[in-house]
Amino acid sequence: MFPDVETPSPLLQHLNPEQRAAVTLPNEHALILAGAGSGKTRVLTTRIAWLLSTGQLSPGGVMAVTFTNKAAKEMMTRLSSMLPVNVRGMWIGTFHGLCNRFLRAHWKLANLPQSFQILDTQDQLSAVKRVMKQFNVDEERFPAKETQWFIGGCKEDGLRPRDVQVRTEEDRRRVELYQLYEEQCAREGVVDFGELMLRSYELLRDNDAIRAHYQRRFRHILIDEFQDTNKLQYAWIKIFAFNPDGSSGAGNSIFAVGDDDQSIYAFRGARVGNMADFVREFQVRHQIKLEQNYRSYSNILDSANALISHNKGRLGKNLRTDQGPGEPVRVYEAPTDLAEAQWLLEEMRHLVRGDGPEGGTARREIAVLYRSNAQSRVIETALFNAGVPYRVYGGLRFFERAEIKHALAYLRLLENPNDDTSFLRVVNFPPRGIGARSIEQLQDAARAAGCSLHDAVSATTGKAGANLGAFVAKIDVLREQTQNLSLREIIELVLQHSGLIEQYRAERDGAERIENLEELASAAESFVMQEGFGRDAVALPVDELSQSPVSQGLDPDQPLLNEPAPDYVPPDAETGETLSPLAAFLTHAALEAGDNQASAGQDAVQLMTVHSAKGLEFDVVFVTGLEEGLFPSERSMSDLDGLEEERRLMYVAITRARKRLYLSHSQTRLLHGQTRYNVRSRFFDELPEHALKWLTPKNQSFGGSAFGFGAGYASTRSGGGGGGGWNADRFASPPVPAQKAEPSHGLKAGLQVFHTKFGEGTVLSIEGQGDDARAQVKFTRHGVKWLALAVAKLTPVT
DNA sequence: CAGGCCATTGTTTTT
DNA sequence: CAATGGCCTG
Repeated sequence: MFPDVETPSPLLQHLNPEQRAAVTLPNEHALILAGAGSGKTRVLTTRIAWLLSTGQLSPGGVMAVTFTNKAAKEMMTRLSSMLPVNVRGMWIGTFHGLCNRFLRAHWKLANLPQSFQILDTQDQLSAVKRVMKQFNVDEERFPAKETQWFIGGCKEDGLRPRDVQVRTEEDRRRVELYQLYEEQCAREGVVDFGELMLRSYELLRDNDAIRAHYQRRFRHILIDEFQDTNKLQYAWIKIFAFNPDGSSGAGNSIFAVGDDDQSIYAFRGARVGNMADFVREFQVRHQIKLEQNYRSYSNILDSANALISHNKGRLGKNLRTDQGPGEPVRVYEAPTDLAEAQWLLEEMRHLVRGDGPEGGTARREIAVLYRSNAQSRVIETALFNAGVPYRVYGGLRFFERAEIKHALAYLRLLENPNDDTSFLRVVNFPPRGIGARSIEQLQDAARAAGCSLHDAVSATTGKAGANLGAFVAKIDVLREQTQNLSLREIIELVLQHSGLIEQYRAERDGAERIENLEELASAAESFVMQEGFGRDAVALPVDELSQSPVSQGLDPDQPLLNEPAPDYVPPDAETGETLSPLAAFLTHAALEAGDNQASAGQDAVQLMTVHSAKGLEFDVVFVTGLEEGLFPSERSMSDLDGLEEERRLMYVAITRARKRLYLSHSQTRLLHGQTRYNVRSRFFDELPEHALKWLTPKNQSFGGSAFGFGAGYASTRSGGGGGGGWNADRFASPPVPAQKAEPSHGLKAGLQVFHTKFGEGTVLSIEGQGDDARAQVKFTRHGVKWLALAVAKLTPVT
């Protein structure tokens, strides 16, 4: 039964001592502090494989939770390559995916309609707007976005409307809206993302039999990226181990893996404190640190370690590597954002040609990281003009595109006519003469009758009623017609008869949209193949705790899937009932937004925000725009927590690099149509000098924490030339550093000046020469700003 | 009812 | 600079 000490399992062979210790921990709660590049996913999957192969656990007894579908898929793929186990029947998935599976299985107890649909963020916002409109809430005083954020925040904290503390009149109003929104969702048979979590948590908390069942069933629960869990997710995990009264559950073990230094999602409710709470409340006796890094050379790691050591209250961890120092971290200062882009283009060319580490670097191994999406533009333009293939991450994802959302809305109406969100989305798209007026009337009728918009149509009269009637009839006919069709056929029929294809064919750039709609049909088809609909789907004994080891989970007739679907919902254990392929596909579309941009396969440079780079690694990494006010961002600099999160973000950025790391900043940058003068980021001052190589002279900086001011900006119009002024020559010669030469403008630090817009101020410092000259001025009324002397009208005050 | 024009406003992202 | 949203006219 247990591993033979003499011949350790081959699973453990390639693990270092700490990893092995983590994998083979006894069946108790444990916290693994896994540094960047320390083999975290490997430990997680090997742990599961080891438990299964030693017979300590059956596939049905494991639950593994991740944050992204990508991570869940990777875990399943790796696991199935280690062991011949059917991963589809195992509870491996995202928090939301698993909650969905749970609620599908217990929809009655959860008080949900059997085929409830899931609202994504867009849908949720329009649902909130609808509630607010219906109850005549002033959108000026209560922006819908804010209300949405409020509702989401409440759910994340596990609070129902009646649980929310009300202090002000505005609070009372918000809670009221929350309540009304809840009622609307219930009426329409839809749940939002937060609801998936909260509803399943409540069911586990309040239903003793259900809780006892799952506590017994999931002997081992493993959680990835634990530092990113929010309050509700923590409570959700806890309810599997403890009863609401605090007594221990069935003695299962929670295996949490995380890295407090990589916690970068506090802004959306993540609580790093969950790690410390976990240790305390679960009386964790096993804590293992994975500090051996297999990714980067030591100059890169030293930089990361030095930087992050400036944060307080860390759990404490230092990455180390057996690889040598490697190349120094290169630092570059550009005069403008354009020049910065030109410079990295030039560096990339060298890298790809073969001057880089170990000969030519593949473009896909080069990543350009930035703090905010807006920064990608200049870089994209430079790459595009130079004909360098690149790929930008972020932006609209497949299932979020308008045309796809429209098609899905039609499909959702087939499944659930009460889905008013979908009804409103397509009732007049393509245009069929149903305007705001008719819709308002319809909404009034629906409210009076207490029914859905769909059902209210029959009561309406007049010419508006005729159009509405035709729409509803079309939907109902489609529902009939698609009764016995395959999913692909359903979608094709809907695309034709809804008029979507026709509509886009008439539009100027509708070709791409039509392509996407065709892609939707293909996506549906491959989804059907994956989920095994149509074929005889094998109902796994998922609800029975099998005492036998791995072999029980094996099904020789079931081929192992290359890409297991993490949102798989097993058929009902009693009735064998499964979701219709359409309902399953709609759920899939809501839970997995899909890739953002295809064009994969080509060898392209990777552009992305630091946030989306988390979890990835590249041979060469450029971190750009390292300027005060940008990175760290302006909004985070006011409080310490915000600044520490920015530092962790920087830590994540640095640790993405395997072989070579570049850090760059620019003196000026065009942002919001204005030229901003930025000081280099304080993070440069927190890096070890020995690991750095300054490609441009390191000038005296007044940035950094010494003064503690943020970067101001000169409110000058950008020159009419539109940025064409900087060319290759400009950056080829390094920018002139601030000289002590006599300035021509007659200003110097300490001088009192007057500005037409900002009034009186004191010059703090001067930098640059000629047209580049700029002054940092502390204004009495407007704070510290940087002003371009060539443009700003500054006059000395006597 | 629909399309066009002007004013506003800008982190980070997954489910 | 750009995307988005509200308002106004044909």
